[in-house]
Amino acid sequence: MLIQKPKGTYDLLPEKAFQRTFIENKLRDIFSKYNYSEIRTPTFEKTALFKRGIGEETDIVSKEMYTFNEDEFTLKPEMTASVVRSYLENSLYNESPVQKLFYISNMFRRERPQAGRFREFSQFGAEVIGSSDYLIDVEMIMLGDHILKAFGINNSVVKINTIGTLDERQAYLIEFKNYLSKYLNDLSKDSRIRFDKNPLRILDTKDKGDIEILRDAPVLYSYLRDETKILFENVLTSLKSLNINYEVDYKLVRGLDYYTHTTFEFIAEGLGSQNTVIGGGRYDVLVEQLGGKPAPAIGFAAGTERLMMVLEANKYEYPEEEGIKLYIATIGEDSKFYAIKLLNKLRASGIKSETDFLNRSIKSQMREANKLNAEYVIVIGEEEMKNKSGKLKRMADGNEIEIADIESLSVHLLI
RNA sequence: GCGGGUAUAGCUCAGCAGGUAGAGCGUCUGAUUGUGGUUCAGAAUGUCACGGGUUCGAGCCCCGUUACUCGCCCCA
Repeated sequence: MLIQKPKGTYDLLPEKAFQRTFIENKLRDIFSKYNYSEIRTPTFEKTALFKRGIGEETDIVSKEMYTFNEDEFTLKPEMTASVVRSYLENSLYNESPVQKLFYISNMFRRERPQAGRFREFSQFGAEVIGSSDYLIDVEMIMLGDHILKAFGINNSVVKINTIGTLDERQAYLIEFKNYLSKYLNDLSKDSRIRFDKNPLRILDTKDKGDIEILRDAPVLYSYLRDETKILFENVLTSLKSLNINYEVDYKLVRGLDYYTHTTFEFIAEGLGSQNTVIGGGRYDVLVEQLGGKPAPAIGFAAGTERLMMVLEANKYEYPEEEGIKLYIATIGEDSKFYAIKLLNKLRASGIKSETDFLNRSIKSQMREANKLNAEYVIVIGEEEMKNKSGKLKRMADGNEIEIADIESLSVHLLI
């Protein structure tokens, strides 16, 4: 039996790998225009970082982490906690009071794989630490919008909400739980569990009975202070004037404990049921929670595979990988050695070139050259080696150019 | 953790009333002596997922296992 890849992982074969690299380069380019700098952190961290950063009761931490070495380490299931850890550990706040960072990296979660969801998957994202300006929220969403549009995705919607500060939520939750306690026996099993562990999450239940019960429940928004509401309204007004297509969704809560104020999700078509391509929000208390001097922050994360799936659905046209400039066809052992020396020169001067390594017939070598999309072919045999001259064939039209001196072949190819 | 679907050549799939396997694509070779793309000719490759059962005989029927896949939950 052949050994197979672990469940929920995948191989990126050359064609797809090329596309993936293209996407990553394009993302780097966009992030750079917004003045975000790349950050890379370890693939695994101390388990405690995620427990404290993301929240013990979240699904991610409670049942989806790849933990090893007696619970000491965990493969990172997301990046925000790591970025904040690195920010604190390296005192980045001393370099500049506002840090704008981005990342592209693989994450690991032990979930049942399905369309758009893997156990090892790639996320790219951005984090801004040090500013509570609502315009940073706006820039974040602008950036997400820009990225999707840069890939030709014009039909996405941003769902947006505010979940206020911890204090505001605390006040709300007392009333909310008070209300729910009357219906405790009618709630779904999931919601009953959340009632104690994470009551806010009950808001985005999918259970029909729960939704019915929630109809008359107190609304979080009305428990928010005026300044919180104004912050949110400012964000919305800005988005409107920027022509960004948003939709306020008061039930948008999100699953991670560290969120405060603005939360948002970009929804895209072509993803089946995993239709969130970008998700994010403010996390003004996380830095402090992880032991740092309090600093407001906001970020988003996006699924690279999901982005690629949307592109697939949209029939996005990736650029073709560049073909080779020259294929050297050879006849016999001597010419093969001659060819490899020639290749050494050509490649050194930046020419993408190739030759045969299977001792194949000229016909087969020509076929190979064609398959490799070679722009030119030159055949090296006795004659050519003796006279140091030959014919350079242009594959597109079959025309041949006389080459007086093979040694200076690159002159013809670099035009 | 729970539910559905699928499992035949590298890929996409066909196969039938149960008689030990096929197509297209791809790959490779050749169509006179050293020249591609089109065309033509030919070739290779399968323990028909695995284990058991029924049967004279199973890719096809039954049971189990595993893998993959889609959905629920949750998330990117």
